Amino acid sequence: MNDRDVEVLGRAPLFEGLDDEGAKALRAIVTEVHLSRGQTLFSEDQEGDRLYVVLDGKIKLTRTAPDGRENLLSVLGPSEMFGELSLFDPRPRTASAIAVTESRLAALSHSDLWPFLKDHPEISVHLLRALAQRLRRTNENMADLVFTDVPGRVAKALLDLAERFGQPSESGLHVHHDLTQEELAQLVGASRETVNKALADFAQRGWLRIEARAVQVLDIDRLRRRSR
Amino acid sequence: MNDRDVEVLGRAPLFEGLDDEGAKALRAIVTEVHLSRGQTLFSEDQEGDRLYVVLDGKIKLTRTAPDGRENLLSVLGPSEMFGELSLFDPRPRTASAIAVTESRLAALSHSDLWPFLKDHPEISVHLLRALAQRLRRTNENMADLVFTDVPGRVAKALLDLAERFGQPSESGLHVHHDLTQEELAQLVGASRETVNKALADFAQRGWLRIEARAVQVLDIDRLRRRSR
DNA sequence: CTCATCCTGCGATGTGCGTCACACTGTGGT
DNA sequence: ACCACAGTGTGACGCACATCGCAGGATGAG
Repeated sequence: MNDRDVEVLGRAPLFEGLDDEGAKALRAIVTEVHLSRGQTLFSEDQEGDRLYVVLDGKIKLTRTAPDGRENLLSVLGPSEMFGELSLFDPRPRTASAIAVTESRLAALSHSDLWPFLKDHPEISVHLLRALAQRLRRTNENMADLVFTDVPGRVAKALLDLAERFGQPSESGLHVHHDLTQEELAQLVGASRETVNKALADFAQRGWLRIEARAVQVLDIDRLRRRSR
Repeated sequence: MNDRDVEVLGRAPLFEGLDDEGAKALRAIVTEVHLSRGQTLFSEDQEGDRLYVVLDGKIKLTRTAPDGRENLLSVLGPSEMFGELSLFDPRPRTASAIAVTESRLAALSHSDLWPFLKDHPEISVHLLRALAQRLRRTNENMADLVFTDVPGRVAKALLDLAERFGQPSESGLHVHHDLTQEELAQLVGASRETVNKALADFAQRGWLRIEARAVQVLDIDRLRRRSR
């Protein structure tokens, strides 16, 4: 684990507000996992009590309906945590985790983390805050599903991806989200075709340029207004 | 606070696994709040750092869209906790809490709870579990919004209400949910009219009987099958 | 009791978006 | 360099559900 990894890990809620000594000890018990594009880390209904922090790459969390249709809960990048639900609430996983790009993760098992929580009660506080934030976000998304039309949800998803993965460049914000339009559709709860038409419409209006698994955002203000 | 209240409070995640002494001390610092039907406990965007546990009655949590349309996050009964998001993550409330029926609540402020968490780290664990469960439930509901049609969501909502508020009686399960069809519609993310038609259809099939702010569930198995 | 208000029931109409169908394009594998 | 297949772009069509409109019941305030 290099210096950059240490820094990325330090921004995860698990390490926030931990003193150097504690952080060092915690780093000592994480194990590193490597995934190639498309590889599955864990699947729905499996047992599992490990928590992961993304070091590098992108991971998608998906759920599969009984009839096979999929829905994408979120796409996670560096410093983001996942898999903790089965750790705090010992039940099978309710989502699958699949690498969207080649990725490296830091993993922590229940048995390794638990004694740590006892020694460092301040971690629990940060974890509670992280979960509270997630619940807020999820409630927000629920409201969007009910009140916002598909183009609006697409705009919102793009803005979210832009905020987290966007890189400023000449001629706009370059958002290499690494998602197919199919995946984007699963993320906003719509069909691939409708998402494609929404994107084409945005592009035609000059708000963005469509690239392979990426977009160039040209007019972020219009996009933002469309999302509300 | 009477014996029944003590028992109701004991089933809340906050008190779970707490020894008698700790529970007694925690009960000593809660304050009781009384609400009449329709009364607002707190509103969206307000500051607030209090957590509540329902002792008696029902509370609905609602969000209002900019254009005035509402959506109902959940309906909470005895032993259920709410308002904790602003406590763990200090930001304005993202929902309003309104009494559906006359209700009594136990309230705990940030400043009173915090020292307690330090002395009783095991509480944090239970709180993490409670939030994890809530996230699971919320993700489930999101998937339903995407994949399940309105009648299906209505059936599911009724089953959930039945499980939590239903009372066995002659000729079926009596579910006095105390919600208007409008509120039920906001809960499942649909229009009042569509929910009305779904209910009428269920009633006509003999699966339930519609009453004022209540239903008699006659054939829970069919209802269950319709919900999937 | 009486009127106002809230709630329920239900048909008529419009529309956003899912589904289907098919052509085009880019990418990786051998 | 080729082919196969995954991903993208677009139109035609139908349906589930929102919206609108209105009428009949229930509830409760005075």
